[in-house]
Amino acid sequence: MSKKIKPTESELAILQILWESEPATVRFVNDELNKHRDVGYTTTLKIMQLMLTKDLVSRNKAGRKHLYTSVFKETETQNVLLDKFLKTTFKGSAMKLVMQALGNHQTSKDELNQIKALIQKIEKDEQNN
Amino acid sequence: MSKKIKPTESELAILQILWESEPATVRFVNDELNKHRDVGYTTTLKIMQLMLTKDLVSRNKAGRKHLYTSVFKETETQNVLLDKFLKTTFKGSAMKLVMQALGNHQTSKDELNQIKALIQKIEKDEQNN
DNA sequence: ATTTTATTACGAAGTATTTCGTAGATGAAT
DNA sequence: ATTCATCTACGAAATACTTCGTAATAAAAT
Repeated sequence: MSKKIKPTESELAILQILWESEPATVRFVNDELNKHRDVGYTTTLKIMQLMLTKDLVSRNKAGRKHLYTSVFKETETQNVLLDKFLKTTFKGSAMKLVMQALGNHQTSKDELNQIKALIQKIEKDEQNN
Repeated sequence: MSKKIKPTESELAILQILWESEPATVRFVNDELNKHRDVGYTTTLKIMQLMLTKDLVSRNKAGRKHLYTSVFKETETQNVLLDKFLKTTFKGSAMKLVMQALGNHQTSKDELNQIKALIQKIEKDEQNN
């Protein structure tokens, strides 16, 4: 099952880059990482090689280079991690998390409308059960 | 600043127990942990001692025992961790996280109403800016 | 063809986390 | 007072994660 998705912080940072522009080379990923923090090329290489053994990514040879691709897609991974985060940090209460997320982070009028629409949809679905 | 809050998984599990019933002894915390998974007493002791050096908890002697108390309270810690989680997993988009949390986890009618109330409050506050 | 450059593979060290055993101390029970 | 049970302190091992250096390899440039 996909329950084994459990990337470390560094691995998640790499996955974020892959989701944006996969397939990608180690060079590209490392350059992206270095826009935010200093990281040696072989460090990134090593982590990506470990991610391969953990089946977090796959790769294909392209000349002397390797092109890496994420195995689990962004939304699926987010859902698994959200689930775990909810359990460990918010005792499983999605509402408490939502309340704090909405309360502490600025959300635009448009986004609030999207959320309201989703709530209405959930309420409508409730009725039909 | 409190930005240094960064408990590991085991530490967070211990904090959850403390927030429920602090101050608490190592014995109590370990018993609680063992309701969910096997953990040796000295393991829990050691982790709590390390948490002391990291200033995640404080303690007071009570006879031969120690009574532990969390340094950072639950909501404060949740906020810091939520912030980090938002950045690393949802690229900082509170809305995406809220949408997925609402969509994938069952939320009661009452809870949905609370969220709607919060949204209305946010919208009202927006007007006055 | 030779040199230069870029890439992968691999080993190893440093740090953090989790685990537990043992020793010593302190209080409780007899 | 002696024994017994419980608690703390501490060391050490096992695992995981991050980091980087070096060597081997393969492509590109000259």
